[in-house]
Amino acid sequence: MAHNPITVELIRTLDAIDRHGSFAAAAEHLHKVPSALTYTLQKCERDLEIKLFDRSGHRAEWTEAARHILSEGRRILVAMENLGHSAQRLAQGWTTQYVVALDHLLDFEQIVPLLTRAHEDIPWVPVHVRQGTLSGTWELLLEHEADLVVAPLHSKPDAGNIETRPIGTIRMVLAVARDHPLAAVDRPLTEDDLLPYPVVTNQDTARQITPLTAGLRQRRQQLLVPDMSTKILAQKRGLGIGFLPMHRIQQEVLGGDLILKSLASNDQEREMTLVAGWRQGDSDKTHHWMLEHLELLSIN
Amino acid sequence: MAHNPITVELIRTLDAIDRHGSFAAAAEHLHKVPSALTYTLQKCERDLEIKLFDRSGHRAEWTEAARHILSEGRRILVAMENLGHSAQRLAQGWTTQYVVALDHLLDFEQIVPLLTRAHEDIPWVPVHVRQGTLSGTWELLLEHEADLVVAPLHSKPDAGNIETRPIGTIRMVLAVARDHPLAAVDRPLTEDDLLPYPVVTNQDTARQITPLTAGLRQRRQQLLVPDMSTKILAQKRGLGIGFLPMHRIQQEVLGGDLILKSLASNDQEREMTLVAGWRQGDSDKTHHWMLEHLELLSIN
DNA sequence: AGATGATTTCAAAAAGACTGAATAAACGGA
DNA sequence: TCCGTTTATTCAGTCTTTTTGAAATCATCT
Repeated sequence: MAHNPITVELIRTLDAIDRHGSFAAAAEHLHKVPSALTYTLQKCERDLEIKLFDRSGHRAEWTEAARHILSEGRRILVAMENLGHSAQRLAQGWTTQYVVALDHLLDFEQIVPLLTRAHEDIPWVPVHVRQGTLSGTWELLLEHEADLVVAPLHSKPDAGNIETRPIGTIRMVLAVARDHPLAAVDRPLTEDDLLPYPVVTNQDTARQITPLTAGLRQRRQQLLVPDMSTKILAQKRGLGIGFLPMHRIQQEVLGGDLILKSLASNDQEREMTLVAGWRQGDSDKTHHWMLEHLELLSIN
Repeated sequence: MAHNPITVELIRTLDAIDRHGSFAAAAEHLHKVPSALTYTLQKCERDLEIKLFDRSGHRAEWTEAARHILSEGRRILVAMENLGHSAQRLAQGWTTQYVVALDHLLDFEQIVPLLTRAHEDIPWVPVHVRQGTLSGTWELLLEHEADLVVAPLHSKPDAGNIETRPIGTIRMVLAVARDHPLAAVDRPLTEDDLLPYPVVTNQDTARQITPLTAGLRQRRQQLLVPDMSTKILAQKRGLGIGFLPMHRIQQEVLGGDLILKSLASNDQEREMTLVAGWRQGDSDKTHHWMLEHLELLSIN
């Protein structure tokens, strides 16, 4: 009564019977004698007060209950198998998973080489990717919802003990739609040129940290969009203007859907330093592996 | 080597230690002696070649691996527990789940009393609801994707051994939007009156059975919509005309958003018989319970 | 320092699982 | 129809694993 009558041995036994077709064959593969199986099965039948096999005929016929125990039980078996392995990995210093938070500035595409390599080298660690915008990305790190952040350095909050390593730069360019009035202006643009048009801005996904809003900040009319893909789309449709990461709009620029504009007041260098960031002190093997393979995140 | 070193006993042991704070207390609750726990833990530590507890201090400290085995292991424990129960229910003649297919003509609302009652009376059987339209609903039954169908009798296919029981009628009414030209016509409508306007029709979800299309069939311009809610919406917006189930448009009629129209040629009785249908021969306890509680599906 | 409580060690006991020979029942080919 | 073969069960005895209890170790508290 106190104990669960479904045992691992029972599931193994059912599994072997199913695989090999008869008690006798199953027993052989389990390195047991047929009567040992009978023993295991009958114990469960007694405890659970159900029939596992219909013994009226020559060969025992599966009951629905037994089939059900087998099919569900197999899942349990693999879960236990995996649990053993993941516990070993954990003891060896690996983590059970690893979460990379990508700023929306970056394309998912760019993390694929890292994911692929991780899957080859350390297949026992599932690597997940999350996306965030501006401070929101870093927030994931501080809240332990991510283990590695890839984002522009300037969005990094001062708080928290975060270590970073530069991994490249991203050029932000002012781009407008093909049919936008500014597209026709044939000279470096001034602040006054820009003033009349709404600015497309990324919404900061941060909930705790004071949100940042990057780009042409002091303007009035804003179109807040949730991520970079939407921002590119919005600007392509002429809904507003704003800075876009050059590497994500190559196609649009070549195709003429987006027109690059230069600014007269070149006060701001529009090269952003991209960094990988992590919590100071993280030192498991997964993390080390990641730091050693950061170059796979290369920004071209 | 051949056997998984993670055992149910191990998980139970870890669970008890976690619950009661010390090996000694845990042992007492497990009706064992402390050294028995030591034995279980050390066996796993030896097999898996990991440490479950850090014994350097006075009291043993959990390792990360042990915590992981416990938290994942608890899931496994409840899964095994459930498996035992569901096997017993199955042997007693209950099913592991039950799927009701509702024709889109009906509101999900109307099956709630049945679901509620099932949850009270036979909580061990999860009841699922699927929606389908016209022959598609019946198809789910024949393909064993549903165990009970609630749909208009006329849409029932001849093929297949299906038993039915009437559970009510639904009045289908011709309704047009408030600002539809027909709304202003102050007399029973003729076929010719209707001819100029597109008809909103439900798309049959059937993939195998020859699809039916209900309603004003012989007309040309059709707007095919996926379900009844969409159809009501479409007609409310004046996108077309068609018959709607009276009980689903009470609000709209009272509010004047939809106007009821009568037909001059009253050849077709627009009362539909609603039936519950099931595969002949189904005779498990779940099914019997359902048949005994069909009145909860009352159509008002 | 001594008492307390937690945990481990180890030999012996108990419980549980497995074996093997005997039995029964059903198939299948001659 | 008969006989050899295969399938599964029963049961008593054996072997393995788990559990026990007494003694030992060690850290903490008084």
